[in-house]
Amino acid sequence: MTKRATWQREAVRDALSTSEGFVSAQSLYGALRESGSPIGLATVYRALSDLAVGGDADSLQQEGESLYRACTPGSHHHHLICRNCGLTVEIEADAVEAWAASVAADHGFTQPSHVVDVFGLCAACQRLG
Amino acid sequence: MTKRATWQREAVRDALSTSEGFVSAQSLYGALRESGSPIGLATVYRALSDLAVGGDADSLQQEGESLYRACTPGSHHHHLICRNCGLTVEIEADAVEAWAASVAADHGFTQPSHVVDVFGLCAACQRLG
DNA sequence: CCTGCTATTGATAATCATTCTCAGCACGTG
DNA sequence: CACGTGCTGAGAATGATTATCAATAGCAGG
Ligand SMILES: [Zn+2]
Ligand SMILES: [Zn+2]
Ligand SMILES: [Zn+2]
Ligand SMILES: [Zn+2]
Repeated sequence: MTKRATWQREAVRDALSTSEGFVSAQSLYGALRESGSPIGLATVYRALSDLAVGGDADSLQQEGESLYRACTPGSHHHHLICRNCGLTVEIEADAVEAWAASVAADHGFTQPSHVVDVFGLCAACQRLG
Repeated sequence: MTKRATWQREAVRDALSTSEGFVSAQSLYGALRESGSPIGLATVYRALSDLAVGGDADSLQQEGESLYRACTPGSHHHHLICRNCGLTVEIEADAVEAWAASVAADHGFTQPSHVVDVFGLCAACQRLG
């Protein structure tokens, strides 16, 4: 018997999918409490971790904290992220995948994985100066 | 009057350059104390931060902590890192640089930057199975 | 070689995100 | 509906990093 369904897990999943870009566990917890949910902080951390492991969310580390985002399940992709407002665009690039794999192989490394993120200022944030 | 020269900063620079791969501030501090240096922990953190800002060291976040490595100054490059022993190989890939820049531009993002790291198991660590 | 100004240092406390603990609760099966 | 076990959450614990702040030590001038 593994992974029971609880309203807490669904609440986290929903809150995550209504976010535009990447959010931290802390801010997601804050948003949930704001909206009246009595969910606990530890539970938010556990739910996000589970979503990431299960492939329903992507995560990245920024300034010492983990950020999460609901992503199209089952597809490997990367992100273009506005470093001001967090707006995120999913990116697919087979060329980069192939490059990463060949770089590892060329140096005798096995079980390759990679971290690829592109940051910038989105059009909207540029206008705000 | 900025950035005075102290033996502490040099000690950190030296310790970093004698390390094979990426190391944490904590472990570098430990190594320095092991070798008899009376340097303080806060100073190690400050020195590493300065080196990274000055372009003499690269850093990456792994499992919630910052890792540092002495790198060839002034040259933009990425890393292939053994996730077991930390062995690191510097890699240059103009194709990836161009890809990152064009992806940002295509979506109207300016001031692009990127994080690209490849991980794997090095030949030596594979044998240890 | 002295002097003064000020950046730097380091022991310690303070932050902050994340994880652990564990008693009480609730999902899902029968 | 009853039971067994996974799940929850308040609070403590952990661990990395940063802030404090008095004492120290580069370094430019004289
Ligand atoms: Zn933006
Ligand atoms: Zn990829
Ligand atoms: Zn290795
Ligand atoms: Zn690059």
